[in-house]
Amino acid sequence: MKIGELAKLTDCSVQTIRYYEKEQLLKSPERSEGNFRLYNKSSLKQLMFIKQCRTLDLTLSEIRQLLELQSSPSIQCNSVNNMIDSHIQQVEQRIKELNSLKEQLNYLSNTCSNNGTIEQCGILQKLTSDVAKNV
Amino acid sequence: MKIGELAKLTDCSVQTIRYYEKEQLLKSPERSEGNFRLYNKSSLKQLMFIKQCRTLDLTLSEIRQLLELQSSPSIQCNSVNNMIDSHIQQVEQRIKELNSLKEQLNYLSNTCSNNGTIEQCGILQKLTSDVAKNV
DNA sequence: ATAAAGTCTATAGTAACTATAGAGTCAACA
DNA sequence: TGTTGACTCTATAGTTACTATAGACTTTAT
Repeated sequence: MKIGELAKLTDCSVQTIRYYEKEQLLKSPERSEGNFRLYNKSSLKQLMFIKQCRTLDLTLSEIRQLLELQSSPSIQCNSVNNMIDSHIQQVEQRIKELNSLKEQLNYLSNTCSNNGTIEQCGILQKLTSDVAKNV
Repeated sequence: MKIGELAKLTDCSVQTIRYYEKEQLLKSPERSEGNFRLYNKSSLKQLMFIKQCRTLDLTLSEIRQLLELQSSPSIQCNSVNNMIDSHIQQVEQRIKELNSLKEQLNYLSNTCSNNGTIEQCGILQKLTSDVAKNV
């Protein structure tokens, strides 16, 4: 199949597929006489694996590592587990940050009556006074 | 004060300060005879305001808007409130996504006994079978 | 035969910085 | 006075994971 069909099947853009090839996540496929990329079912599986990993927010570099590990089936798998575990920690950390962010933003939002002028706006006042506090 | 001192006081890097100037978040300060930037207390306040907004994950473009609004004290402040509220929604959305991500990652992590080979690794098997399922 | 749709490569843009090179400035010390 | 070292200057490139564009070529359909 040509790149457009692969793109449709995987819900990836054509450019993204070419980008993954350039980044060595997908190996360069054969070409047609007219120099078009020709993919097979194995490319499709590989690309879907990559997409699956991306939905878990794994970086391209991590995915590259996973792909390399997959091709050495008899070595220890600790590194796979470590990668996932450290990812979980990062996600948890980010959730904490965002929760605290949300609280602050809600607090800010409540200080604005929403029908006054900029001068009276509690949000800007709060942002400014926080600055003063820190100085 | 020179840029290095401002950087220390605000815990910003020197490059970041110059970057904010280029992006019109800080106005270009006066220069010394030797062409060094010279800042005053007002620059310091402005930069701390920016930092405060950045800790709330406001984008530079949003901060630029806030700064512009601040210089028109008598107009309505709805836009400030709307910006913050839409930000809150984005944050909430992202928290939801990350929580679902965390669940999936935990599930994956539990499928790995951590003392086998790549071939036996539950994580990779799971990632691969999810792919198959989607095909 | 021609038009439309798809594909090709190469390049630039995105956000918010960070890092580097190469040159100039300034204060202190010998 | 000369020189060292710390600081600053501009301009440019790199980061991540794409997205968008230009200009040329190939294929398909009418």
